Amino acid sequence: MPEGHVAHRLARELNGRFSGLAVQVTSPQGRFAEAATLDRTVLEQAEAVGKHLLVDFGERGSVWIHLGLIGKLAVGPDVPPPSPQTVRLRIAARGAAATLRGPQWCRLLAPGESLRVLEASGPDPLRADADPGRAWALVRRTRRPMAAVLMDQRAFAGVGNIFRAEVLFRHGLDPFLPSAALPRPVFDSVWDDLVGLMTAAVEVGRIDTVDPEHLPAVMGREPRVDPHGGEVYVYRRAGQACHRCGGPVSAGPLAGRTVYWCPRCQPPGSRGELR
DNA sequence: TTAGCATGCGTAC
DNA sequence: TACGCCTGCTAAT
Repeated sequence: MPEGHVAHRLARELNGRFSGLAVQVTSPQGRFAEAATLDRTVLEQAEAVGKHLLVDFGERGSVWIHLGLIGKLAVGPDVPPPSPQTVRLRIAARGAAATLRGPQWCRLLAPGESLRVLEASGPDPLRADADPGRAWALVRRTRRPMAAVLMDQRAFAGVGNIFRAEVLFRHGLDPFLPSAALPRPVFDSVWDDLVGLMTAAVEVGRIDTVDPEHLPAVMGREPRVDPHGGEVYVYRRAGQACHRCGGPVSAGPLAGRTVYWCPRCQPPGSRGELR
């Protein structure tokens, strides 16, 4: 259930545990037959772009992983995995193991093909080589709602349903605003905010978006049962009190997913404010 | 025990 | 826009 920060965090963990080592590669579930090709070869390095994870095995190619909505990659001590029938891919060396379950896909790419994955991705706020100008070019030429464009991986690679709702709230932006109506300074502020929020999420391993001045409101509210971890303004808080104005948080479908917003802080037609 | 939902995306209509 | 897919957890029956 990851947004881009999870992919980047996993790349970092894989590099820390396995980079430069000859690793055991298996598919206990049997649905990644190419595992045998990679077994006992050197894992060169792992890299993330957007929500994609690329694990480079040099001349043998790269494993291209996308976790999708429900996939998980757990990295930890090398112990026999429970329910191995759901383990698509397992990488192990020196007492550590990475266990992949339920990915959207897990494919072996020929050497060089991973470059195409990198090139096909939109700019990723978590990568130093990201060009926000490409995101702006897409934003300014469509009338799709801003909340839809924020989920478009060609524009904002790595942004998912949590980051989109939160960054819209933090800028007082109407989720339904046609993206072409977004002022350039607000776009710049949104991009910079994503860089900051997502970078922090990679470090901490969860998504926190609430500013310190609103934390008292967070602490005073009802306990949250949703397991996504961090402290957020609106994501999955429909009907609860907005941490800023106290009004009820709204929810509704947009581009096939549920978007959350505060109608008072993000009124219809609002073109947002700088942060 | 079953149904529904979830930080996602590809395909078919 | 609707649906299928991958898995695990929770709420409803």
